[in-house]
Amino acid sequence: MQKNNPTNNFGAYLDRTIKIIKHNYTRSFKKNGVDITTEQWVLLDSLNTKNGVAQNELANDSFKNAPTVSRIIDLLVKKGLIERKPSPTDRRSHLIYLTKKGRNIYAKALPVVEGLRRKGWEGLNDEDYDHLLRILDTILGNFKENK
Amino acid sequence: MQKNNPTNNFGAYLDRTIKIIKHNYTRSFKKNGVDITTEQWVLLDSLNTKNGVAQNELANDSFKNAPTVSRIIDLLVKKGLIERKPSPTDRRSHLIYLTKKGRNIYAKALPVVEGLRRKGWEGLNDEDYDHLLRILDTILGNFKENK
DNA sequence: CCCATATATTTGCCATAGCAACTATTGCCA
DNA sequence: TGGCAATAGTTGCTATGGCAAATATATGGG
Repeated sequence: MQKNNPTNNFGAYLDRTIKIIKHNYTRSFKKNGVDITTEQWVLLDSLNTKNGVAQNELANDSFKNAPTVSRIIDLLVKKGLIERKPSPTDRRSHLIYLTKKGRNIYAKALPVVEGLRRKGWEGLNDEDYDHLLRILDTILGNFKENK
Repeated sequence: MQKNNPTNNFGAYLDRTIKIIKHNYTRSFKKNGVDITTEQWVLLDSLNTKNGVAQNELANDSFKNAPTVSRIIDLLVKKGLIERKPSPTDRRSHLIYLTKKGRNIYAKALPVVEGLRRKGWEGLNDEDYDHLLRILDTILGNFKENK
């Protein structure tokens, strides 16, 4: 319970780390001819696991808010990587599906992402992973609503 | 050196953590009548430590790029919290200074930020802090240029 | 069944961020 | 010293993200 003092600026460290990670994603995608952004990858990855979901579910899974997901979907539809289909049970809702082209891009991006994950984790081990997740989960829990 | 496998999605955990942290900053500033954003706070905080610096130095210190800093400075100047003064030694350069109003806002924001740091770090200790910094530094180093 | 409320999505507005191009200077070096 | 590469800053363009408001539809209670 120490380090909860004025100099414990963990937010800044997290921020700069996430920035350099995203920068590497962008650069590697470009270098490998994968024409998507990091955040577009997040949605494609989510859809590859669970296809045909409503936008709000996609938003939840990807930790984005509804307007942001709506607009990223617009871009991905424009690129032909996904499609919106009306939900058969709820006329307010659209279900999102990967297209053939989307699956192809996903297949092309996946090894790039795996390479980045390996590269980023070099010199670290399973114990570190447990530490990291435990610490981030604790921070997350501390900041959840109604606290 | 394990966990460098396809499921080691540490980027997503970092991303959602930083999002909830920034959300809490925004909300607390608003609730306490501090009319600045999280990123504006980052610059004010940097200036409080080292006043009268050039924009590129401010960019380096805050891990932002030059255009972003230029525009945040525009907003802070408009709010009267900082001012640009021509550098006496380099006519391309502006030195940035906190104004009296800026120092007042800083003084008002600081206890809010300290509260958030304490809240976020609840349940964690110095050892965790060392773990976190070591892990983030390692990831950062792995992703630095020319690697 | 009807209405009030809740939910799914979209749109507008603004802030942050990155990239590329542009201007104004500076500094170096032949 | 003349010229050219490097540097400081700004601006344009695009993407992401958050908040608030608007629309369309669903749902639950009386």
